[in-house]
Amino acid sequence: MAAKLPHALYPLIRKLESVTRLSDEERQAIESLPVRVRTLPAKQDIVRDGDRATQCCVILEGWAYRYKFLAEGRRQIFSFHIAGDIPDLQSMHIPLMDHTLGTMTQAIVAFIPHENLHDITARFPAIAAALWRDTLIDAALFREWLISMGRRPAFEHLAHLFCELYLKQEAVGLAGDHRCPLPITQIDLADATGMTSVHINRVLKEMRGRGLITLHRQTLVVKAWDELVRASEFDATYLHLQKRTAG
Amino acid sequence: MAAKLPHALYPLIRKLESVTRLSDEERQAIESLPVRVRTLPAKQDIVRDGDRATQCCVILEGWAYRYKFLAEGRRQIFSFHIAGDIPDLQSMHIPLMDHTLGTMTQAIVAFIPHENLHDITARFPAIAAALWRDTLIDAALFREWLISMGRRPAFEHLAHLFCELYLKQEAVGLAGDHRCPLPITQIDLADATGMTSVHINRVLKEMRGRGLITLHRQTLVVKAWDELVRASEFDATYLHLQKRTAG
DNA sequence: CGGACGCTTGAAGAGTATCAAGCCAGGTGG
DNA sequence: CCACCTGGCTTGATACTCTTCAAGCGTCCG
Repeated sequence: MAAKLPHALYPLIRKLESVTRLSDEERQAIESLPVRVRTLPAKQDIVRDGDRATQCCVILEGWAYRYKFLAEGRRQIFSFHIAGDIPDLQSMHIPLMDHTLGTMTQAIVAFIPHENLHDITARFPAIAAALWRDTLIDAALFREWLISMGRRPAFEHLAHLFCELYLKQEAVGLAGDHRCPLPITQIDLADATGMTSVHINRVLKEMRGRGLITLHRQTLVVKAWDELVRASEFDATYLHLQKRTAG
Repeated sequence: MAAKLPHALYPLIRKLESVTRLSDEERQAIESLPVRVRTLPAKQDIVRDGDRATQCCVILEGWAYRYKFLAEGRRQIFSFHIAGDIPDLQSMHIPLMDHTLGTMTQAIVAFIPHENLHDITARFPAIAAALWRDTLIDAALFREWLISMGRRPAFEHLAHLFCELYLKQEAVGLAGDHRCPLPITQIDLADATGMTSVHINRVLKEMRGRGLITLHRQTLVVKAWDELVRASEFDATYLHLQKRTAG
C-alpha cells in the first residue's frame, strides 16, 4: 500500500478542522476544489489595492501580510498570515481590493477561483459558516490591534503582538516551546504598530534587557512567557482558538 | 385603502437593499423573522464583553457603539452604529463576546435569535451573502481605523472620522447637505481615536478656526467638505457603498 | 569586493499626555 | 423659581513618549 500524500490544501483543512467538524463529504468537496499552486518569491504583491479580485489565495507555506500605502510613503500593515490562512477571503464578497496582499518570505500559495468558492459555500452551509467565522476572527484581530494602537504604550503593544504571533503559530503546529519563526523586519514591525523603526529598535533592546525575549535570525524566543503576557495584559480570548493552548 | 405601515425591520432591509438585490421571497423571509423590539435608554450595555450571545441586535433608531475596557479605566471604542446596522452580527458565528455593545443615545433595537438567523441564511444564500458582506465591510472600517491610528496625525485622523460618519449616514438617508447628527462626546471621540479628550478639544478648536466644521448640540456641520476630504486624504472606497454619493 | 539592507545608537525636537482649574448649560430638588 | 449639581467643554502650564535626523556598523549576496 502506497502512503497517501497529503492534499495540497491540507493546511487549510487543518485550520478549518481546528474550528469546525467537517464531514467526509465536506472534506472531499474542499479537496476537489480546483487549485492552482504557485511558488512566489519574497516581497511580491499577490493582489493590489484597487484590483478587482476573481480568486482567493490560500497560504500553504511561508508568510504574507496585508498593508496599504498612504501619501509620502507612509504604510500601515494590517495583519500577518501563515500557512492555512486565506488572507483575501473577503474578496469573495468585496472583489474591489481596498488594500494590498503580498508575500513577506518566499511562499507557496494556492489560488481558488471565487466561482468555485461561491459554489461550495452554497452547497455546504457548514463550510460557508466555517469560512465566514474565519473572516470574523480576522476582524477580531483588527479590533485587538486597534486597542494596541489606541491605548497601549509601545512596550505593551509590541509585547502583545509577540504573544499573538506566537500563539497563532502554536495553534496550527508551527511553533512550540515558546519559540517560533518571525520573518519580520524592524521596519515591518514599525509599520504594523504605527511606530518608527528606531523606536521599535529601542523597545526591542529593552525587552532583551529585561530578559523577556530574544529576536535573532528571524526567530523569536520568548524567555519569560508569563511576564510577557503580564506586561501586555494579553488575553487570548479574541483569537477564538478552539483547542486552547497550555500557554 | 389603508396605507401599509413600514415593517419594523425596514431600516435593515433598506440597508441590505443598498448593497444587494433581494427577491420578494427573500424580503418576506426577513419580514417574517421573529423580532422583539425594545426601547433602551442612553448609555446602556446591550451585550457585554465575556457574555455568550444567543441573539443579534438590529439598530432601528438611535446610536450604538462597540468598545472594550482595559486596566486603569482605559477604553477603546471600535465603531459607531446607526439605524440599519447589526453591530453584533459576528456573535452568530462567535457567540463569546470579546467586547461590549452599548447604546450611546436612547435607541430602539430589534432582537433576533441566532437560531432564526442560522435558519434564514441556510435557506437563502443571497441573504447569507449580504450579511456576510456586511461583516466584511465592518472589517474594512477597522482596517481604515488602523491606518488612522497608526499613520495619521490627530488632525487628519479626526477629519477622516468625520468624513466617514457623515457619509455612512448620508448613504442611508440620515444626513444630507453636509450636516448630520453626531451624538458623540469629546470623551467618546478620544476613546475612538486613541487620544485624550483635552487633545480632541484642541484639534476641534483648530478645525473650527480653519472654517472646516462646526460641532454643536450634537450636530456636525461640514462647512468645507472638499477641504476636509483633502486634509484627511479621505477616499470612500473602503466604505464599499453601492450608490456612490455625490460628495 | 562592493553595495544594499537591516540593525544600532545619539542628539534634538515635535506631538500629545498629564495635571489642574474654571466655565457653561441642562436637569433636579427644595 | 431659584439653587445646586453634574457632565461636558475649554484653557494653560508642564512633562514625557516617540519622532526625526544623522551617522556608523554588520552581514549577506552578487
